[in-house]
Amino acid sequence: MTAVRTRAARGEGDRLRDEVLEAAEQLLVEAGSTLGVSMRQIADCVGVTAPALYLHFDDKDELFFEVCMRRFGEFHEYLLAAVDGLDDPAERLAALGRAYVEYGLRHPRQYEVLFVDKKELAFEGRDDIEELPGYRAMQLLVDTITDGIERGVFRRVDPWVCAVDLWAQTHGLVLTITTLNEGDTPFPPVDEQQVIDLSMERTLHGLLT
Amino acid sequence: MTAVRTRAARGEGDRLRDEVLEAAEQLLVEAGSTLGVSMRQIADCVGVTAPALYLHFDDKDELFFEVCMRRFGEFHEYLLAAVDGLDDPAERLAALGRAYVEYGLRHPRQYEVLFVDKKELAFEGRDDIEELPGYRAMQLLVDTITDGIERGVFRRVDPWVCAVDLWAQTHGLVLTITTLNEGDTPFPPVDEQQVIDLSMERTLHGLLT
DNA sequence: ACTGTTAACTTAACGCCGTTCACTCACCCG
DNA sequence: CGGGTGAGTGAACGGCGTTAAGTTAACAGT
Repeated sequence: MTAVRTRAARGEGDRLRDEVLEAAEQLLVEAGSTLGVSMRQIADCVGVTAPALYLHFDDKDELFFEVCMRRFGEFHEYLLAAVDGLDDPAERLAALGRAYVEYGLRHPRQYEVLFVDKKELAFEGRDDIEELPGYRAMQLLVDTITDGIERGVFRRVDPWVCAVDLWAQTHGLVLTITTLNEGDTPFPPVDEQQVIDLSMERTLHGLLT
Repeated sequence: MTAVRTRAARGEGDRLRDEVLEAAEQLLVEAGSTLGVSMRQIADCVGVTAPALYLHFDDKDELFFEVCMRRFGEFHEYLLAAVDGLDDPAERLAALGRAYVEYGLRHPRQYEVLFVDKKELAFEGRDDIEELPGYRAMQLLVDTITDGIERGVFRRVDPWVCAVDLWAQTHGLVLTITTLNEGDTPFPPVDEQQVIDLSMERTLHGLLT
């Protein structure tokens, strides 16, 4: 790579910041994990030396966290859009699950960084907890379940317990389907849509009154 | 730590091997991930220098893979024992799920190494694929589902697709419950048993004819 | 046009990592 | 009691994330 760069002008220090995030994401997708991408590689890729990155990011973790937050910043909006216009809680729940899995499968590397590798980084000491991809999604899930129960559509379950269960299921689907369909697995690949369809169908059958 | 060690006698090179595995597991559990444990730490812990480890293990990955395989070597037997004596496919399926989650929650760090971090290491180039913790568990799952369908207890679903779905659910449960109940999460903790109970109940309701 | 200031970088280095290679022990067999 | 060899050491390599100090170039003010 080793791009040639002209030094940024006085007020334009943030130009580098953007280029770094872009290069880092590309390298992350290629390498498969943040461990396979070094600060020196990223710097090299944008035509700069490694210490220059620390003018814009505290450390490597923060850099990659921001890379992935860019992709998942619109996550909550995507989920909201998926249930928009749907009134029936069952339909809303299924749409929510589908959208969640779909979004995760579309950017598996970024999903893993945010929801597996660096989840603790996402939690600790953040003032904008609500901005985390998962936090609002979870609220949405709990609300939908509660609504369904109040309207007599769902059985009387503990909404928080049920939300954790459903989260676990969709989270597991993203990770499992990704693993099965891209790695050198001893298992056969699986049709994404079939699994998702079955999963949502099972979920509803298990919850409806 | 820095244990004092007397050099092993002629035939007893394997003594070190055992001590290393034990120390590595302890350090893994303390540190929370293999990244937080260095070869030098492990060596120091058993009173030896780092290169000595390479007399017994190819590299760090293999070392930790073996650490975790020791814990999960009996995984399949544990699952078998859980369904032993149960005839009804529904009961068997629920017992299988419970046992899986229970085992994962009991050794979360080792579970993560085997089923998340080093899963690719587990797959590629192994001649003993069947010995992998997950492989036989998956077979057991598919068999149980198939049996249930043939006996008219379960709805007619694709056994492989359904197995992937159920795997995803239990896998997700292990990871999610572990995260919620040990980390500094913005979410409240959750009662393990309640989630597992609800999950298994939902699963059966969704599958039974 | 010149100069001083300062934002935007570079160079050099630190300590740690996984891993390799050459070497030295100390035990056991004959 | 000597030779062979299995068990382990010491030093080093290249790479990593990160820091501290130095350098360069764009601008504001005169």
